[in-house]
Amino acid sequence: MIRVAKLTDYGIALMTRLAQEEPGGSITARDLAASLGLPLPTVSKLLKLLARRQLLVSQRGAHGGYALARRPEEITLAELVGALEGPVAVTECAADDCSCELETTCDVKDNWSWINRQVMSALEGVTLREMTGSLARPAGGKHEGSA
Amino acid sequence: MIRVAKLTDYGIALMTRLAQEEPGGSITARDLAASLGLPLPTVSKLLKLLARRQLLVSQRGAHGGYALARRPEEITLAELVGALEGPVAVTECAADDCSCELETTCDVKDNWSWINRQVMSALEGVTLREMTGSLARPAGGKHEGSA
DNA sequence: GCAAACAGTACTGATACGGTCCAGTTTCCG
DNA sequence: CGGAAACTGGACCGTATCAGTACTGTTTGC
Repeated sequence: MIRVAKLTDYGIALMTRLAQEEPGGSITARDLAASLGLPLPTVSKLLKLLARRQLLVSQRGAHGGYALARRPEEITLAELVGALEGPVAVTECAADDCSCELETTCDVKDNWSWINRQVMSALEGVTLREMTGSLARPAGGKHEGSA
Repeated sequence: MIRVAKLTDYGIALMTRLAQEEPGGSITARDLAASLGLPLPTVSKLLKLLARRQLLVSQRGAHGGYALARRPEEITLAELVGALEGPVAVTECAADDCSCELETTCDVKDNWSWINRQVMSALEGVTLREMTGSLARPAGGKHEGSA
């Protein structure tokens, strides 16, 4: 379905929640889980992963918690998706090394790469800051009456 | 990984192969399978699905086969992906009805919808004709034409 | 020293994907 | 008229990935 995993969705929700805090403000995994209505173990797993990917900083021990490693406007959705589920590749052929044996498919490999870049651009065009704000129309500006 | 299913990839390869035929030319499932090096049952299943979705026309009986229902330039990748794996929805919230109970996620629902449209646009910008050609830069249009 | 909170790993169950097979129907050709 | 070729429709199954959970360890603050 050209869809990100549910956990990725959760992860972005967590990051968005953290981006709403004042700069440097940290929240515990427990509070985050309660805030979003998600099970604590799942939230904890995601936060640990994001911390390892340098997108969050963690403070251990009592009164610990998680905080954004950078400012919200410095973190794009492309980074989050990449951290949570690896490089964006719409097809296998769009990945770094194409080892497919379908000659016809490989014929269109460049086209898939182009499509892949379009998707990446869409994700890079949205930062956490924009996710916390009311709405995001970062690059396009106007929307022309979508269906 | 924001990736289409492998079967979708196959399906697009099949359609691309058919688009290389002369207009109205049909190919049997068996020949298509041999041409792309894919198992016949898998190819057959995809072709049947595509025919039901009005993207292919089938001719039964001896000397039957499949042919494009429309001209290659009239068929976009967005249609193919939609036919093979349902509506494009990067997240569950980007679908028609969002029944998620995550208030924070729902806060960013409009943003996801925007991202979703970006992805759709990328897929709508490429037709089968361009897949058969050497290269596609359909929307950007900033450089020379295809070879 | 104890409690709070993060860190790491391992396990399990559900779901969807990928692939295969079979029986049926239609059409052409001999 | 009969058989072969080719599409049609549905069912089935193994596997991989995902989502969720649990347990144990380490660090920090009071």
